Amino acid sequence: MSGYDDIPFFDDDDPALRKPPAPNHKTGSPAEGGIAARAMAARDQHRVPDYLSGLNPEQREAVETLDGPVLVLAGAGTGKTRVLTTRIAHILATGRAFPSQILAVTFTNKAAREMKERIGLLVGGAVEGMPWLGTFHSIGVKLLRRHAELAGLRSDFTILDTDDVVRLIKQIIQAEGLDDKRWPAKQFAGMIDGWKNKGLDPAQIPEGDARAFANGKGRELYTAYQNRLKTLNACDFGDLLLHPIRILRSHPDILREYHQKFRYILVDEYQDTNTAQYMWLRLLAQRSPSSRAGTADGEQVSGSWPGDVSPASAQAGAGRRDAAVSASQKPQINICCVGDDDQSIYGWRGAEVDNILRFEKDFPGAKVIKLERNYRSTAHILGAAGHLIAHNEDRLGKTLFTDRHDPEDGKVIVHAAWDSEEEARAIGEAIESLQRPDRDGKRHNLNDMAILVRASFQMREFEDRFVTLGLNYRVIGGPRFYERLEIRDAMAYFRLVCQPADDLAFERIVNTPKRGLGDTTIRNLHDYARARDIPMLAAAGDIIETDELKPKARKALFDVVADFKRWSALLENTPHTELAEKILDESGYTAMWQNDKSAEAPGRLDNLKELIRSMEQFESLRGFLEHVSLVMDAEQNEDLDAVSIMTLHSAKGLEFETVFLPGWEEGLFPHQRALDEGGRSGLEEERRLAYVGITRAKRNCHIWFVSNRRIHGLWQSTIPSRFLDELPEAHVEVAETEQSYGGYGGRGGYGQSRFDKQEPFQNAYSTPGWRRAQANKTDATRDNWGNRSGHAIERIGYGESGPRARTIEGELVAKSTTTEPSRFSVGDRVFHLKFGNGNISAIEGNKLTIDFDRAGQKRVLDGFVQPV
DNA sequence: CAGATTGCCCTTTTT
DNA sequence: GGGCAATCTG
Repeated sequence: MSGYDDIPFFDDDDPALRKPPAPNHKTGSPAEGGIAARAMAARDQHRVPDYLSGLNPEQREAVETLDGPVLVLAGAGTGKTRVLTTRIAHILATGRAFPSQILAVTFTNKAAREMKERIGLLVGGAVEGMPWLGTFHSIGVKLLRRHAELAGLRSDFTILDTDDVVRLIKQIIQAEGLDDKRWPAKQFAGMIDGWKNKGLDPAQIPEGDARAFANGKGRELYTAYQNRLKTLNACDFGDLLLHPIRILRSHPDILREYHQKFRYILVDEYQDTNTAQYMWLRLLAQRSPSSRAGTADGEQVSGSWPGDVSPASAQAGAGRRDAAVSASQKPQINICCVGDDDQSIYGWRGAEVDNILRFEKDFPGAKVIKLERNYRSTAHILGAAGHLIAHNEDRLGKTLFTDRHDPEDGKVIVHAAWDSEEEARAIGEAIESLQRPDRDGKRHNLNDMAILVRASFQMREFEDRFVTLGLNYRVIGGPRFYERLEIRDAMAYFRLVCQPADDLAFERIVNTPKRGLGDTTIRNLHDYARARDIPMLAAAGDIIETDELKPKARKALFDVVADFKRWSALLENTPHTELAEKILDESGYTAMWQNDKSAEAPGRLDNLKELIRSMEQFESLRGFLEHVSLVMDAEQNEDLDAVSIMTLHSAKGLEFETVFLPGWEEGLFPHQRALDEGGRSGLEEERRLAYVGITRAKRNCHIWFVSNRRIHGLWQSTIPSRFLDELPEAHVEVAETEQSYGGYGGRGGYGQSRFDKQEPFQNAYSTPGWRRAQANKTDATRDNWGNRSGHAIERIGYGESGPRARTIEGELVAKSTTTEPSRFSVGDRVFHLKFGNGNISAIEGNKLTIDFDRAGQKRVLDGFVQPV
């Protein structure tokens, strides 16, 4: 907890900042050949550290344009991180600012860590860290801890994770007397998150949103939630941004302090910022001369929020006051945002691509620098990706290029498979053969290969396959360490010791391990606490003095209260790892797992040990708790040579020699839901995802699609993704048929005519599946893309489960689909694309149970069989 | 209170 | 179909 106050604030009189301005190395040197020029060059050579020498002209411009707002549009593989870190190094090396005067924000801890490391390398470790380099959230916490009381919190507030939030909301919904089945807490948590992403207080949410939940009680519930957080002395992730925004808006003096402090602001992945983050940045970047001079005017300018979203007004104000302020104090918004609009793939969690598209308007006079020289991929890969992304309308427009033109480089290869099983098998074989040493004895490391999927359910098939092949793989982005049950339990103990008001932690562990404190006791206690408006642990302390509880429960609760009293007393003067172990032992938590004879118990004990071990590097229990709530990634075993399997989303920022992109089928990729809910912009985001996927590849990129995929347990026939048609012929080739097509149709030839004229995949489509898809194009029930399978997904999801229908229309749809007489009857003989011929043995709505001659009994949708 | 059963969801994920 | 969580039942 300590450490926040000892960061000094430097003012403009800092001697270090009065050094002569650094030479300005603009692109292009002074008149070539002249003596002066050569002398300058020599001097520069002498003065300019190595770190600038390896940069290309655009990168160098991005590094050296230190004054005024800068937007660096950095395409995939163009050296974005390098620019960012070199820019910081440059600021430091030229003495323009101290490390503590640079605010550098990233989205992930990983990115922040990487940046710190690389700056350390550049500056030679001379820099004592950068206190204000971190994620939006970690910097938010830092600000909030300093000024917590202004947000109605104590500085030791707890940060709740999503799970806690959902449990809390559930309690609130129940407390309001609402049915928590009809109004799921999880859904409401999502809504709150959405509002917070937009920077909205309960009072500011749109009326429609407020009505949409719990019979119009949305706003009340949101308010109740915020109040509850306050009494719990807790924050959710959104608050880590919103509280600081509120504080900075309503306390101009504090805002001024930060304006004076932060000379340079750098933002990574700007395309991923949401509205709240944008507001936060704008507040901090909005330096007005008066705020530096400390006049009352400054309060006016910075206090004019929220109406003042447009920086134009700040600029106008700046201009007006310029005369009154000495020239050396000319205001400067030294903000540098780095991002790539083509890689904006987080719209669904509140990111506003518009922030980056609007940058020049937001920051008049901004310098926009495009980095388009790619150092990662082959010309074919860039060509394919570039042609694909050009189909998007909402973009600033960049075209990546490379100097690398090796005739050996292969094109992007499109493969077809019969079903997902074959897809996994074929990719497995491809990986094995790549891994085998070639004639020269060289082999392709598994670490250099990745399978990037759209949705995580696709991973399973690959895992299964690789297990049978004995091929090493690692899944990136699975459940995390901190999310495990035992870790969360242990953390709840620690939290409660540090923060006795943490009712969520209390409720989690009062009866874990079992202490005979069942539902009745807890409810009792809960009501008691609520009635007196005190924390549950305190209530427990009180209630054991009364005779409200049965003796057995009373005794158990007495022990719990005594335990926590004892542990809390040890908090200040016991080494925290020791205390943590003590807590787990004395509470009986360790014993609980030792006595558990289930298969996973030993693993859980290991995890607990690991938890204690990872605590060692922290100063205190509190420090550790904060780390876990914000920095939640578990490290992977880097030593193992293994193929990576991950989603396209988690692949952003990574690169691999060889990339496999399976599942390019309509409905899956682009995902049907993105299409349904996001319309054109949803489609564009999917396309950017495809772009991200392709540009991960350095040398080889293999795209796959299948004709049949099992979705929600039902086999569905699928058609190739439209994105395949958007790839340029010049950079893509279609793989020769490697497989026989499951005994059906025989040829399955995806020949060279793939990109001929209007009808791509012509040969492939001479199958019944294709013919049916064609027929569906005239079907009134098809979706916009003639995608019957997508339509079917929707029916399974909503139509059939009548009770889930929430709207009148929904109910009508549900009724009409379930009561509609099937066009089949029991006993009919039908043909199915994958399973062949069979007889219908049962019909439920549009789901048929069919006894297939060869494949046995299966349940399939009626859309996928034809009468024979 | 534990084991059995039913119900529900099923895109992407950070902090 | 399958995984998980809430709910039921002995």
